[in-house]
Amino acid sequence: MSSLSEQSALATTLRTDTCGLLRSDDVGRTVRLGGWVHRSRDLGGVVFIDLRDRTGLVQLAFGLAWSDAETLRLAAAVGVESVVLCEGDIVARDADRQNPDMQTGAIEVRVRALRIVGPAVTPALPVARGRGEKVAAEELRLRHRYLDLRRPELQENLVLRHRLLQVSRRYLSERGYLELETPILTKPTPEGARDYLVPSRVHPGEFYALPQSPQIYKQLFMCCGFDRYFQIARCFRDEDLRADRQPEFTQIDIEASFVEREDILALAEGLIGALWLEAGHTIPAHFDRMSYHDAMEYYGCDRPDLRYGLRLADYTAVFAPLAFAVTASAIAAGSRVRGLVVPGGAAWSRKQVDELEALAKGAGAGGLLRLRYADGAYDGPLAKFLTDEARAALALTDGDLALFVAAPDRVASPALDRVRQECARRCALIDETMQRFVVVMDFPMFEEDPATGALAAVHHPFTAPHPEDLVSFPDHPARWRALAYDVVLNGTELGGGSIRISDPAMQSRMFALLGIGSTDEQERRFGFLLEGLRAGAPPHGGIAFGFDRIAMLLAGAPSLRDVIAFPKTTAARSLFEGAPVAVSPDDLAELHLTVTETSA
RNA sequence: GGGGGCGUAGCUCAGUUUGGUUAGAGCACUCGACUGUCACUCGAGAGGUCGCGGGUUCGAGCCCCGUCGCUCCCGCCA
Repeated sequence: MSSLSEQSALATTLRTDTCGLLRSDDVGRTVRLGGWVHRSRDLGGVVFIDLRDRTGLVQLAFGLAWSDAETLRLAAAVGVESVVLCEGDIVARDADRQNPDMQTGAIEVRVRALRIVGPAVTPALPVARGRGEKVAAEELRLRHRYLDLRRPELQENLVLRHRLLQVSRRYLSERGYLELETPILTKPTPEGARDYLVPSRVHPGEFYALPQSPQIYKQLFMCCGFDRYFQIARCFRDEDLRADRQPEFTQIDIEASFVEREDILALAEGLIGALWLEAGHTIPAHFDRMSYHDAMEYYGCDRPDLRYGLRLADYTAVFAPLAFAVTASAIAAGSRVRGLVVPGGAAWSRKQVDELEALAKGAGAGGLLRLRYADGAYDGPLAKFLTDEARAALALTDGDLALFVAAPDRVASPALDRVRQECARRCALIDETMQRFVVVMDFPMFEEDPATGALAAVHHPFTAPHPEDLVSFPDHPARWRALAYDVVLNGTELGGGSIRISDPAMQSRMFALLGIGSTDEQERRFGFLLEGLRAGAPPHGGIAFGFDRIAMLLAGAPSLRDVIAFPKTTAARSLFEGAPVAVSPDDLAELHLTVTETSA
C-alpha cells in the first residue's frame, strides 16, 4: 500500500491523517490527528508531544504564538499514553530543528486545539523506552498486554503477521484453492497429541475435542470434489509448551486432489517464496531435496541446518581393524562408528571437549571419542592404536579435532546432531543472514518401539506408503518409506505433509498395522473417513505450515509469544484475561461434570 | 514428570559472595522553574509485604526447607 492511499484509507470523521505518514509534502495543510501521547517535553513557554498511532510518531508543538493559554496548559498536563485529538497546521522545521531519527522529523504539527479524549492512568509498564532500556519482564508484559501491544515492535510484528496472512490467501486463492472452514468442535482422536476436550451439555458424559489439525476434514473435502482447499486453521494440542510451541496455534493448511508429491512441493516452494518476499527476502525458487536417510546419515537429524558443513561420516571401516576395545566391541555388536571432523577444534581445552561429551551423553550416547591432531601429533585415548592406514583414511589436517560415537544409529545420530550444532556455534560457522531451505522426504512409514516392536506412524496414519516399497517388501511394512515431506529452514521445520492414502482397503490395513485391528474399532474411530474414501476418493495430498513459527522467523522475534496477540505462558495460562479458571458448581452440574480433589 | 535460570520501588537493576545502622541508583510519578526540545534540562518530593510460608540466628533481602509465578531445556508434541 502506498503511503498516500494508506493515509487516505485511514482518514475518518475525527482525523484527517495518521501520525507516522506525514511528510514535507504535507506542509501547509491543516490536519486533525488522534493518537496516544508517547512522550512529552515541557519547556515552559513551549511544549512538545510525540503523538503515536500505529503508523508511527509525529511531533506536536504547542506555543503561545499559535496555541491559546488553555491549550498550552492542557498539553503540559496530559499524561503519557493518554489519547488525544488535536487540530493544527503542518509546518516545516528549521534545518537545525529537524530530527533525522524520525520518519516525520522534517515537519511538526503546530497545534491550535487539543482535546484529551482518553486520559490514561500512569502505565504499569513503559511503552516509550529510552535508548538501551530493556523491555519489562515477560510476565508483566503478558499481564498488561493492552500496554505491551502498543510497543512499536509488537505492532510491527502483528502488522507483518497480517500481511503474511493476506499474501497466503491471495497466493492460494489465485491458484484455485478454496478457503473452506472446518469445525472447531470435533471428535476426539486418541492418537497423537493430547486433545483439548469440551464437555457436551446435551449429551451427558460425552465430549467434543478441539482439532489438532483439520486433517480428516480436508481429506473429506477431497472426496467431495473441492479439489483444492486451504484454510488458515487454528489448531489445539494439550502438550507442554516451548518458546516455539503454543497450545493454540495457526497453520496454513492445504490439500489438493489429482496431485503427486512434486505438485504439492512446487506449491509449497511458491507460497514460501511469496511469504519471504513479503518480508523482504528473495529466496531460491526451488529447494533442495534430501532423503530422510541422508539427513540422518550426514546430519543426524531429520531437519538439518545446512548453513554450515561439519557433515557426519561413517568411520566403521577405519576403526574395524584397530585393537581399540571400545570401538571393537561396538562394531562386533553390530554398531557403526560415526563422527565428524572439526577444523580448529584441536585448540579446545579438555574441559571444552568434556562439555561436548556431556551433550552427547545427554542425548543418550555412552561417550564421545576424541582424537586431536595438532603439530603433527595425534592425541587422545585411541592415538596409540592408530595404524598408518587409519591415519591415511582419517586424513586429518593440522588443528583438527575428530569426534566419534560408537553406538546404534538411534543413539549416535541424535548425539552427533547435538555435537555438530554446538561445534558450529563455537566455531561461529552459522551465517545468520543465510536462508537454507531443504525438503526432507522419504521418511520411514513407521517407527518401531525398541522394547515391544510395535509400529507407530512417523507422520500420521493417513500417509501413503511409497509405491516402490509396496512392491519390493509387501510383507515388511517396517521397511516402507512414506510419501511424506517436511520443509526445513536452517534446522527448523516450517511445515510438513504427505500424499494420503485414498484406497479404503489400504487405509484399513494401515490402521491394522498400527494396532487398530478390529473392523468395529476402525469404524467407530475413523468410520467417517473410511466411508468418505469408499464413496469415491481421488488421489490427494497436502501440506501444513506452522504459521506462527513462520511469522516469528520473518519478524526476527525470539519467541512465538511476540507474534501472537494474546499468547499463553509456558504453564498454558493467559495472564491478561486470566484463563483457565474454576467455574461454579452450577455450571459444572449442567455439564454433568465433577471436579475431583486432586485437581482442585 | 525431570533439570537449569530468574523473582528487591510502577519499570530496569545494584545490594546476596563474607548475615549487622534508616535497603540504594536510573527511568517513570507528584510539585516547582524554564520559549525549540526530541531519552529536554535543573531543583524538591513521594514511593518497599526484598514473590509467599516456615526455620536457623541476638539479628535474615542475604543462610536452610517448602511453596507459587515467569522463563529455557529434556521428556512429550501421530
